[in-house]
Amino acid sequence: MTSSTANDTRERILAAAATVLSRKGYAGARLSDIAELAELRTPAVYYYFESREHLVNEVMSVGQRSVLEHVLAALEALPPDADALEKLNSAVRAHLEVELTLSDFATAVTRNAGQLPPDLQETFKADSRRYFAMWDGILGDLAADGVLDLDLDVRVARMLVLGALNWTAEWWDIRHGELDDVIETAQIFVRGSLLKRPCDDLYSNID
Amino acid sequence: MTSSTANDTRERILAAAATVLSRKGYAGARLSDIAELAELRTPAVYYYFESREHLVNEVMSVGQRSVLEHVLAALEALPPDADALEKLNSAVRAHLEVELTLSDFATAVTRNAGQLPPDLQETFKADSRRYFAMWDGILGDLAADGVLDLDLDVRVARMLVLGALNWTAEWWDIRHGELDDVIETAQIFVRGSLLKRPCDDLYSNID
DNA sequence: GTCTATAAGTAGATAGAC
DNA sequence: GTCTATCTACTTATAGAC
Repeated sequence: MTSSTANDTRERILAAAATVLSRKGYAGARLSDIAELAELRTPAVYYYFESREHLVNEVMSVGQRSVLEHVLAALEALPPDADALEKLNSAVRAHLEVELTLSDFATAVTRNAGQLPPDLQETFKADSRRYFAMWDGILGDLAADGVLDLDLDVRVARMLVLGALNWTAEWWDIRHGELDDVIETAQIFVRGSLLKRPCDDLYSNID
Repeated sequence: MTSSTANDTRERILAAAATVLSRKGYAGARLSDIAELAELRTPAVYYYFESREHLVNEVMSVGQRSVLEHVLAALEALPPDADALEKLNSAVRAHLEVELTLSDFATAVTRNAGQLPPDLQETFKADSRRYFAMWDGILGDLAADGVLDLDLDVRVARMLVLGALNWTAEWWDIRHGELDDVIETAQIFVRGSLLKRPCDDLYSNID
């Protein structure tokens, strides 16, 4: 079918746009660079996308939403009786999986999020708020389980976690080790950063 | 003196460039936007800077180096017998102080670091390596003091810390609370993420 | 579907007055 | 030192052939 081929070309342009966007930025990503990477001429892009802006915006929203969707799916796949710590580990893993496998989309989004035109900013912020709320839910569960370090400002801590995770797309590549190794260290790291020291329990049990 | 006024204007253009860069990106920062924010006309910029590229590059290198310099100064200000944990707290505080007080420079750098022209990339990477090495020194001291969580991949952990800290410039403003509160949570957060659980010591002492 | 040729608009940079 | 006027180069987008 021609539609299958056409769709492949569309996806190829989208992926090329993500790569160029992550390297040149929202304003610097030239249609000619994207076309060259997708192995066709500039005007051919207009067969698939209405304008440069539509193409670029699609990269941003695909990249941004895929994180939210992938993490939500991972949480829903957990058994209903999963505790807060399992949710935390699962969310860290899922976030890094999308972030690093779709890393051109991820870096395109993180580097250019603050540079979006006003209308897209709205959509972006709405999605961000939903994502933050999901993490606040996990932190809330940790608190309910009595394992959250109560010396932390919760909203600040949530942003520090997301910063550590989002930033991976800026530096990680396969030379830094297997994806699973990064995920494992990140899980230990985040767990340590949020959880109260087990010996606090020990002390409080002693009282 | 005229040279004092001239210098003020130069600084004003530089600050305006940082702001515009952080919002529009490396390629999107128009000289006309920068000039408007600095309250003069575009050609006046050429009296102080050789070209758009020179101006933009100066913002990037000032922003990037100031973090390194400020943190080094903070570490050198510590008493010679300071232990690894004091160094860690001091580095976290110093990093956030520059990052958040110079936040337009900071976000300009973090958002556009990967989008620099090749020659600046070299300088940038060299400075980054020095900064990473400094943090590796702190982590090494923690390990030497026997308090580092040995389950962590050290290089990955270092990048997670820097991600958490760098990312603050993306979300923090005064509405998220006082700078000192952010610093305090970040110190607890980073300490928890890197240090082995005190009760591990407890257990090992029991053995 | 993809191309070549080209129109229309914009941004960096320079010339020269004040 | 800063301005107005202008040149040049580049990029998006369209027209129309194949």
